[in-house]
Amino acid sequence: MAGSGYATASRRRILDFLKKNANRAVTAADIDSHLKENDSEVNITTIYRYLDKLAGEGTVMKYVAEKGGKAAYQYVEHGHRCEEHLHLKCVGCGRIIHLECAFMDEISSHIREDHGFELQCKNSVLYGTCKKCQKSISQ
Amino acid sequence: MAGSGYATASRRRILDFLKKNANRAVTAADIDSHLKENDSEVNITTIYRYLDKLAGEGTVMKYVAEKGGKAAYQYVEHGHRCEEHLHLKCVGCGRIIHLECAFMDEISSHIREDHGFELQCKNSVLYGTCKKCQKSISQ
DNA sequence: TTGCGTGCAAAGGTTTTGCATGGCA
DNA sequence: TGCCATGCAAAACCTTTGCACGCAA
Repeated sequence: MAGSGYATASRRRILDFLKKNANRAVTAADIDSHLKENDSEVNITTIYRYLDKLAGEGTVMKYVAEKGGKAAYQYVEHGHRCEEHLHLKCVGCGRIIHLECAFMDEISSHIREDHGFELQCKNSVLYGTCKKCQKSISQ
Repeated sequence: MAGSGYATASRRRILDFLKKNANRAVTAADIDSHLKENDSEVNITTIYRYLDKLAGEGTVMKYVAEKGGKAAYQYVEHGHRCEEHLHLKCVGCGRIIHLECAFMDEISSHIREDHGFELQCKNSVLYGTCKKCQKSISQ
């Protein structure tokens, strides 16, 4: 399924980590340190190459809007049509919320009709703070 | 006005270019090549330092969501409260549209009430294609 | 004169590329 | 066997920092 190429141990470990963290976006460095902690290091080059492959296949979403210029990747659940809705990303915990609601259509209609702008959901990410992180900040 | 520090020739040239391109976001490299073309080169370090200063003052907006990890900066017209509304950025020409309309409030209310997410407009940029670029593509 | 601005060089960090080796199918 | 995946090293890329000099006020 995920991965048109060969199934290797390295790829399995990377994909496992992505799936376990399907509710948030992780960086190549996150994957690298996770694997190192588990004594199953995979070369960082390999991680980047595989992530690039997965992003090309649509298996992961790639977000390029990180502070330090760090790219973040998130596993995409089967059936999610991430090019058709916007995403909210929490600056606290990195969690991604898929804006799959009727209101989403209103947003893109308004922007198209009133601003003459054709929205491209891919790469369009709204930043902010999720409920959990709002609480932990105010505590 | 723009610039609490010394008024130098370098800074004047950088600010001039930013003002002339107030309708779009430019990168440090854009400024660099523009100045080189006009035989008035300013060291890239100086450009970065001045842009950083201007961004701190609020004279320019800094966008960190560029494809190659390149940061883009845009001159902010006096009176624009860019932290209170979202921005649309055209992937074709780099033009920025300020979403200063009543609908903007609806978006943030919906996201807050239905998704428990507090929107942070700074750094939240929606990508897409503006009217002009849609036409030039279809031609 | 004082402190800010500048340029150069070098470092920093993330990501990409070349090349030879190793491994899956 | 044939192609793909991997690791290492090095490069590319954007951006920041240290230090000495120069210039605005």
